[in-house]
Amino acid sequence: MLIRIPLPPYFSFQECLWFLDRNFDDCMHKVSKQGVRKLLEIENEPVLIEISENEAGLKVEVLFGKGPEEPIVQFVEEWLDMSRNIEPFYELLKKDKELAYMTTDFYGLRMIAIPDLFEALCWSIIGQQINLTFAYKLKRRLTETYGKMLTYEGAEYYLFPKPEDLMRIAAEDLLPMQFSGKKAEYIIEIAGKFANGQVSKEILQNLSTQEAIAHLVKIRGIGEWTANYAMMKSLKRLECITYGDVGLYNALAQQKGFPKRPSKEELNIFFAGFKNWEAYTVFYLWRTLALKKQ
DNA sequence: AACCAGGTTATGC
DNA sequence: GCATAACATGGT
Repeated sequence: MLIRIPLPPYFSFQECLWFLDRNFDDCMHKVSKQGVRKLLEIENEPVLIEISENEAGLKVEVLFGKGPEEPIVQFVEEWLDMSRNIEPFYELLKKDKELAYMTTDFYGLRMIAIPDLFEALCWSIIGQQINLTFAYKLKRRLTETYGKMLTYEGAEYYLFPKPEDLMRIAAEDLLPMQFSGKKAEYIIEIAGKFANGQVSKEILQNLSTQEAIAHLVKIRGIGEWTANYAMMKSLKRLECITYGDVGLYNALAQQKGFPKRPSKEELNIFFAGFKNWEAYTVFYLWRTLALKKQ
């Protein structure tokens, strides 16, 4: 099956692809010259898709499985944030002397989402306080052990583990994968809360951003940074700011001459210039962290 | 060879 | 309330 999705304005598939392929070994998708392959679950059945680009726009090919077209299109549009008009964000960027270059250098980059809230929370807990290379290794070990796998053309594609897959394991089971004892506990506890319905994307969707964050930070392992990260990457609440984020601070220091540890007030003053686009601003600032590496 | 990574909790004052 | 240690290991 072949699905075509027209490209929205201010969208660059290549920029999105760059993000998906930036120097890390992400087990949730595979990037090749043609595009990106990712395993989805549609109506409880595995569906492997390949997203590429041609003159007509985005081309989504279903390589394995079948299912209705709509949820596949919906996933792609949500994942690559295709349904958003980001022109207002670019207008704000242009007003910032130091950041205006992003509208051309990162033209069309979209905030790549993690639609599955459970995955987003687990991933942000895994990534706390450790370098991303190590974080991606931990995610891979967890996923390869507890996630569903599909083999296609000799390559393995994974779904992130479900809460039900993780709620009954013991923290000790994750220690050989080099999880810290605490991270193992947090992830298993959160799996239980998802499984019994205490936490879900639906619940948070019906709350204001501030209420949802308050709900999340009550959970062990989720602090202010994690709650904001999940709200931004999964629920796509664009007013979220990852306070306490070292990567954000480094980028602000390099790009804007900020202090190494800016206060919340300093951050709020800066982000006031990007009202309703705070999360996009954070995402574009993260993008700058790769500039010197390549 | 220290010191820092896309932080958070537990503990002590 | 606020400061500090512990976490587990890779990168620089």
